[in-house]
Amino acid sequence: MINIDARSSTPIYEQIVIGIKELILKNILSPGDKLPSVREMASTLTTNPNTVSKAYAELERMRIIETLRGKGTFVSAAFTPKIEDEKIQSLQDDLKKIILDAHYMGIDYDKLADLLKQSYIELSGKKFLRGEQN
Amino acid sequence: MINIDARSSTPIYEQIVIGIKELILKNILSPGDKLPSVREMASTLTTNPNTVSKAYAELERMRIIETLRGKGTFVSAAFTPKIEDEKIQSLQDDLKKIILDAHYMGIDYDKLADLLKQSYIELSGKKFLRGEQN
Amino acid sequence: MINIDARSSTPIYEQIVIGIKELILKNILSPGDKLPSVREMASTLTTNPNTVSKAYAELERMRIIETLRGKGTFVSAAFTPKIEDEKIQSLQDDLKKIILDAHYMGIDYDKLADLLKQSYIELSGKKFLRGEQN
Amino acid sequence: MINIDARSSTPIYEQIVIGIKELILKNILSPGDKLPSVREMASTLTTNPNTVSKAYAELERMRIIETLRGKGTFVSAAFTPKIEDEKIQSLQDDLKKIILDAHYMGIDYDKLADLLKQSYIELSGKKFLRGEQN
DNA sequence: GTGGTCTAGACCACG
DNA sequence: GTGGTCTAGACCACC
Repeated sequence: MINIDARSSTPIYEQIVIGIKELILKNILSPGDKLPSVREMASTLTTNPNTVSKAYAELERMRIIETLRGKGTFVSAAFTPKIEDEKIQSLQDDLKKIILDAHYMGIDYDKLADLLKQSYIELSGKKFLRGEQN
Repeated sequence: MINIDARSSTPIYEQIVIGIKELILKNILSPGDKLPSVREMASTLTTNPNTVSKAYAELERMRIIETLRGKGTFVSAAFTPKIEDEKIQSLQDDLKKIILDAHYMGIDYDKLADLLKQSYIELSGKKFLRGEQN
Repeated sequence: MINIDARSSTPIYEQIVIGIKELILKNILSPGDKLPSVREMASTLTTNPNTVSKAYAELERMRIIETLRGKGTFVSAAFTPKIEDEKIQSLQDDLKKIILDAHYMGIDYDKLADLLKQSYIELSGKKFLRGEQN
Repeated sequence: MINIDARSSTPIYEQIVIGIKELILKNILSPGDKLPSVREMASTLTTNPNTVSKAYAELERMRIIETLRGKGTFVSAAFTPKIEDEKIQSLQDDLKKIILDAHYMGIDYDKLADLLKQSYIELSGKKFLRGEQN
């Protein structure tokens, strides 16, 4: 279910974090669902249990998943995010970087905005585009 | 001119790369303009010359700047980017990550698209918005 | 009567121990009173009997409750605690940790002392505040 | 400087976290001061570098320390804590547990309040007792 | 069975 | 020299 690229520069544990966030956003994992055990996921990803553990720990810190002692790890009930200005700042920095990268690949605003929409659709279907006629 | 945050998790040399790309996109640096020497920039940024060197090397690898033996480093003439599928893939991965982060910050598609447009305007004025009525 | 939070990081058996201590301090359970059987309590708390068993064992080790063969488990007669230096040391360590946590939450001494008093009142009414005019 | 009890049930990495918080509160470590490197501290504590790393990572998450790439780890400038209700709740739970423990050691409110004050003085001198005559 | 902690030892990017 | 990541393998508390 989760794709790991061992050659990527983004750490494996972070790829797992991203992968799980993605599965949740795609509704493949729903609140209350049990995640594979650390060992299980480690063996399916052919990675080290510690690495999976680190990913789970980070997701738990973000309140995205929660562990029930001795029972396993589960997707949390939908939570209400609190918007922190400082995080938004880092989001804008990321956006800026993407714009710069795109520019030097010959991708202009219209095309990038399109890529953004495409990614959204790919991630969560068209359901998010409430304000538009598609 | 370039803002370095020593506490940031993005490497300093990359912050320099981003900073220079940004200056070029903003037309503060134009093709043919001379960049400060490695030592000069290192001292104005109070950073290690090796770090600046690495940034320049990366920019040169991208053909964004070029060094003329004994004369210095200059912004390259406007170049025709070739779109490489593999790079586009990484761009989409970055977009995906941003979408996920935004989602868990309570930021939906409309708002994120808005932030993207804002970042564009901040970087290069409205000149890029050719196709729209603003 | 006892509140169990499966998501908490404190073990369930310990939450039970705390809960029973609390009931006793609040005089809801008095010396001589019979506790529910292990199975009974396990089913009301929807937890594992082994877990309740462990809690009872710990409470018995502390002489707070006692089991009478074939009759059940009972709250012990008021006991005369012996102050053990080593336990006081661990109490002070706990206090130290609380002070540090509080400090990094922006809570100063006065406020923390106040919270302590509040917790006391909540646990046992004002009866303990003999030396003060409240 | 930091005392590690390998036999304690609180994890080593957490003892390190507590120890460093304590050193800061005692003004033995001040904002801007450099912490020993991970390897250094690991060797002085005769523990594993990973364990120290975990402690540092947690302290960084709390904004108490920060790492400068390639330079080391430093105590952050004094930060403004934001009070979160949920954290206060957990603080009160901790207080409740302490009260119960103390009660079964024969320690009443007055004595516990006294221990609290003592711990404060030990940690930060009397400077915090602004509102009292000592 | 579950996750959490720890060790020993290795490699890498960064400055 | 700095911290960050990863592996392999072990032990433990909890349910």
